[in-house]
Amino acid sequence: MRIVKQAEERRNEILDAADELFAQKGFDGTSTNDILEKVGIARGTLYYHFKSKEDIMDALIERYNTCLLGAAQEIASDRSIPVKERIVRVVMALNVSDGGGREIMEHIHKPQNALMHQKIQKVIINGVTPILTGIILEGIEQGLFNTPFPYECMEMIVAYTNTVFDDDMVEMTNEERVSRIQAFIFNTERLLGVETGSLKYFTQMFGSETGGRNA
Amino acid sequence: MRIVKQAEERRNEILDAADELFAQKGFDGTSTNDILEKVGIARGTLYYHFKSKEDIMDALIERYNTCLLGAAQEIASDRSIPVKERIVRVVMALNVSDGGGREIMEHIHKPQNALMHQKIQKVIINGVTPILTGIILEGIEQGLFNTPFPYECMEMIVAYTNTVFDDDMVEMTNEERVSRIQAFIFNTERLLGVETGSLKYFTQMFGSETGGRNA
DNA sequence: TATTACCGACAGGCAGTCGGTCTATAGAAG
DNA sequence: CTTCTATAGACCGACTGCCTGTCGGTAATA
Repeated sequence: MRIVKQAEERRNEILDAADELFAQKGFDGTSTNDILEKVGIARGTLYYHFKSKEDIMDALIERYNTCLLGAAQEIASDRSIPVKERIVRVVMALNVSDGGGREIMEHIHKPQNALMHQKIQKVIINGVTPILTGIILEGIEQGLFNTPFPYECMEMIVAYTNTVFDDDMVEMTNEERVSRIQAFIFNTERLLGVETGSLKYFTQMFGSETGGRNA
Repeated sequence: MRIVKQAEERRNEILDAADELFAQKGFDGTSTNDILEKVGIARGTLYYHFKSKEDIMDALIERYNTCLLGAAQEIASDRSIPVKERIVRVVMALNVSDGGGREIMEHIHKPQNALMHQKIQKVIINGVTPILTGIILEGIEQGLFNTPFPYECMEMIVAYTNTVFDDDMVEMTNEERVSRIQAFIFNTERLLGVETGSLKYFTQMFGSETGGRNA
């Protein structure tokens, strides 16, 4: 049977299917045949809309990225929220994985997803750092923080958080995790040039229950 | 023609070939046929010595890892070298890519090597951090440094350095790189609880010419 | 003679290509 | 306002070539 649709609609159908399959079986573990079957189209159709399997991945990341960073940016721009509170909210927004981004983030750490993971990592580091730096700059103006290198400082924090709390790079027991969070807050206080204990507030960014991700 | 060798010798021949090929064309870009051809053996022989292509990669990382961390550990244990000097030497040793590890590290950042890269990253973070922490602890005893969380502190430094200076995660002009190094040293000073400027000495860790890697 | 190292044909699966087909639609003709 | 027609955009599926891993059998070594 032959069903003709608007290109955009088909594209999204394919992305939705790929999203789900990559989440279940990883990028390497998903064949284009799997996607074909799930969407109910022929090989040629897939390659009419995307130039390669990797192209699908890139489009998926793009979609995810736009949605997530957009939400974060919106919160970051809301000057009515106090600086510290706003930082927490931005980070929390980044941890939420529903919306347009779907469920990839839940499964991104499987070895089969190494390339996708790397690409998302890059997007996060280069996308989140400037957003957070913007808020930090306000905090500096207000005399809350004190650092001559706000961008690099935030880059360090984002890169570290992503690597250690997000990935399976470091295997931790629950206790180790707790102590690492404590240490992280302490180190962040030093980096931002504030008194010890004044950022304890940030602890809530690390969701207590899930033991999940962060950005 | 049929040439029989000791298993160990063959294994190493295969690893040597794979090392070179992965470096040239990446893991995904190298087929087992490429390796077969280069070593001059048949398919069956390869799979007699290794259970899969990924198994070859793991063995390669293992070999690299052992060699590199061994050298670093040796330097780190030499208490005759002053603490600060020793840190620099350990880091420099990690940057050298010859020896048993060969030339993989030169090419690890290609997208085709995402999985290998991720595995090496993990090894570095979990291998280098304790070595450096050992030296830092000495430094704390000597009153040189001051931090209640030496391990987590070093973990942050290692993770950041690896991500930003090592990878292609962050694209930088030369000037940006220089300013990032300055900022990094400043931030490290704060993390280690020392006076601003007292670690300027560390600048040399970032080889001036190559613009290369770090750990 | 037994074990260890080796061989190469083969199976199964994969990504991407290509010539060809269908269909929606715009615009001309009636 | 309807009917016809040309065209571009969407779609199809057989096919190619490559790739990894297997397996039954073979040669060398001790």
